[in-house]
This record gives sequence, C-alpha cells and structure tokens, in this order.
Amino acid sequence: MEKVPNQTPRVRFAPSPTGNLHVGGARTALFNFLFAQKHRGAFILRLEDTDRIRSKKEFAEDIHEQLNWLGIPPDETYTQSERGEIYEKYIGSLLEHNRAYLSKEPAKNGEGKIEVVRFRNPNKEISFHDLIRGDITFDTTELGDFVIARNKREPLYHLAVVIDDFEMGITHIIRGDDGISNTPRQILIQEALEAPRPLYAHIPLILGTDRAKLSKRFSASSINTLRGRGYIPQAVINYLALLGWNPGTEQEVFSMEALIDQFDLEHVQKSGAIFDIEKLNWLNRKHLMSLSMEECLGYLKEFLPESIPALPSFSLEKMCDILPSLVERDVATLQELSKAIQDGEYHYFFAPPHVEKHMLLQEGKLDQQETITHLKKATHILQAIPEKKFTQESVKEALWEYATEVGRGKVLWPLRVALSGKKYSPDPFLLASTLEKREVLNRVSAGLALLEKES
RNA sequence: GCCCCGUUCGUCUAGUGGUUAGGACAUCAGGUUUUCAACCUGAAGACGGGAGUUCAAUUCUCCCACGGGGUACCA
Repeated sequence: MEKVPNQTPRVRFAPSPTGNLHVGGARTALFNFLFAQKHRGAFILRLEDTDRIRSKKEFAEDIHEQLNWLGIPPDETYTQSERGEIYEKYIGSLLEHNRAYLSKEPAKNGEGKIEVVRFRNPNKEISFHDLIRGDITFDTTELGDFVIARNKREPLYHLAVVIDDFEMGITHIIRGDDGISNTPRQILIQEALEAPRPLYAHIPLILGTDRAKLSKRFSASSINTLRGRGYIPQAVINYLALLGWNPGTEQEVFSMEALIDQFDLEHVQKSGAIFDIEKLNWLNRKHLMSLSMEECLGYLKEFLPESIPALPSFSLEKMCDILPSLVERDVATLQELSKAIQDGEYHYFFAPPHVEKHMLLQEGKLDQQETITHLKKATHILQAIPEKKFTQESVKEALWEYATEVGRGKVLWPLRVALSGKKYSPDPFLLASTLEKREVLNRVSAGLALLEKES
C-alpha cells in the first residue's frame, strides 16, 4: 500500500533549458503532475539554468509551451538564475559554519587561478530509501571535497537543487533514474544545511531504439516534433503514462482524469523503456476518434487551412465530421491527414470526383447494362428519402433490401465508385450522408451518363 | 577503471515458490464485408546464463554476462 502523504505534497519538475522538452522530460513532468493532482498537492516547474552558457530562453519557453499543450501546466514556476541572493546567503552560511571552504586552484579551462567553493565531505556512508527501488547505499568517500559553487555567488547544480528543494518545501523528488548517483551528495549537502530529507522516487529512463538514453539525436524525441507530426496531447500523455507505469489492470486507453485517479508510484516500472512509435500511432487513432467538435477544430487548425479555393464545400467542421472514419481507415496522425488532403486523396468529399468507366464496372467484373439498371433503381430509392433524413443509417436501410436481393456488390460497388471515383474509399452510406442528397443524385446520374455514353 | 541501478514475447507490460506464464502494440492466418480499412476468431512469439536454497524455482540467495546511469569549475 502506498502511503498517503500526511502533508500536502509538493513536487517539482526541474529541467535545464538546454534543449526542447523531450519525451523523457515530459514523462517525468507527467508523473510529477499526476502525483500532485492525485494528492491535491502542488506541481512546481523549476528551470535550472545555472549553466549560463548552454541555457537558452527559447528552450525555457518551449518547456512552458509544451507543458501547457500537454495539459500539465505547473502551479508555480521558478527560475534559478533569478535566485542568486538566496544561494549567496546559503553559500555564506556553509562557509561560516565550516561546512565548505574556499579553494584557490588552477582554472579548469584557461589559465590563471580561480577560487571555488568546495564542500567539506564528512566521508561517510549514505543510505536512502527510494519509493521505487527500495534501500540504496553509497560510500561518499570517493566523492572527495566536491565543488559546490563557482564562487560565493554562483552555485553549481547539486547545491542549487538542495537549496531550492528546501526553500520550496519539496516533499517528493520524482525524477529520472540518472539522478540516483547524484542523490548521496545532495543528501550530504542537505545534512550540512540541516534541511529535511524529501522522499525519493527514481523512475526509469525512456530509451531510444538503441537502448541508450533518449537524446536530441532522435528526431521524434521532442514533444514539439510529435506535435508537428500530428499527434494530439491526449495520445502522447496516454502513451507516456504507459511507458514505465501500468494500472494493474488491462486498461490501455486513458483520459487525463482516469490517469490522475489511478496513478500511483507502486506500479512504476524499474527498468528503462524503449519509445515505440507504433503504439503511439494506435493510441493517437483511438483518441482522435473520440474528439469533441471543439477539440477537433482546435487541432485541425494547426494542419489545415480554413478553406480551400478549389473545394468550395470544404470546411473544418465537415472534416471533423468525417475524421473518425478516416482515422479508422488509413490515417494515424493529423500530418498524414493533411498530406492526404493535399494529395487530393479525399477531394471526393468536397467536389465531384473524376470517375472512370471501367472502375464503375469493377474493372470489367460487372455487366454494363445490368449496372445501368441498378444505378437507376438506386436513384429512385435515394430520391424517395427526404432530404432531412439523408443519414448514413436511413440510406443504408433504404438500399439494403434491393442490394441484397440482386447482389450487394452489383449495386453498392458502382454506387460507391460513382460517389468517390476511387478503388478504395469509405462505404457508400457514409459517403452519401456526408454529401448533400442533391449532390449524391448528381454524381449517380453522372455515373449513369458515363455508362450510357458509348453503350 | 570505480560506484549505482536494471534484465518476462520484436516493443510496452501482468504475474506466481507448484500457472496452459496473462494482456496490449506490431506480425501472420482465417472469418465477415460492396472496396480498402475497421471488426471477430485464431497462430506464432518471453522468464539472459550458472550455481545454491527447496519436494518444487521465472519467482528467494550468490556469482557471471549483458544493458543502462553516474563518476565535471554540465544539469
């Protein structure tokens, strides 16, 4: 049983803005967010930009933007470069209490001597309990008197982390498993500062297909890239949650609410997980199919124009209407959808298609005269359906009996081709209901004309 | 090198001292179908190796191998 925190938990996601938010970071953020939400605590974003050279403002902005897009915005945000005075105070205190000392030594790169702050290592064994891995013990002797600050004002990573976690009242540190080896020295600093020890939970890393830690080398590894490829946040969140965590049941598709409800640290995996785009594709389809009109319009706007001059009846609303059936068929991402539209793949939804006679006759498998008869009959049947009731169900109902009687393929194939002009397309009922009744009759009649022309 | 963590189908994972080792994605085959999908059914596919503990180890212990992480005046 997971212990319910007896105080309001405060957790943080602490990336360094030296690159765009990638899936590994996003998942760490997600686990922190879920944990905070579940226990009604606070989720804090802390930008660790003490490396002035590699940290970039644009990356900090990307982290913010992607967290918002994913639907896991922080409750509070801090930036280390703005907290110099706080660090200075603590460094002074450590120096004063002889827990650290100034050391003049040759500059690491370049010439001359430089004065750094070294931690006075008590050289002892440190044990800590990890919520996911159990007890872990390190001998810190080999760490030596490690450097904790460049000078009296500029702390290095480990010091800044400890000071901030203390100052921000962090109760649980949920971070990537590459932080395990860093934990003992942070605990050493904590003890010197007389700061309480938070609870640790090291989650496994997300790996690339080469089993190495995911890095910028993998193009699909940034959230920004996934977004650009047409994955929606619901799918990305769902997939990331399942990478390293499982609900203990066989459920695979989750909404954010369900994740918050079911998430727990106990079911977090110990070993690294390879990022597999195939399963993301599957989840993207699943979530794409259950989008509300409002959500759908929002996402589609990023990939498709509001209107297409060559297709007067094109609209995003109409795209959203037919999206589920397209996603079910051959499109996994919005980028693929956009490309298919640009390639004219779905133009028949918005404009009369170019129809070929041999296609109408199923490449010669159907009899021409017979097909003419069937299409004429279908025309009569369709005409009888009131315009207002021209739905997928009613069209199917109306045609079904006749089609079954004479052979479904003989009626439905030419009908479908007359409407789409394509060898492969959604079924004629869906096509008919998507188009106006009038347009349907026009297309069928055009098909008939084509068949009768040279007969 | 040293330290730490890990190891169940191709991938994500469930699970137990005695199970036909379960599910999902992907793959393949049938069925269904007006087409392609979808859908349904089925198939194939895993406990890294070696000792030990035990009546019995995938499960517990140790060793090894392999993988990963850390070892900065990076974070």
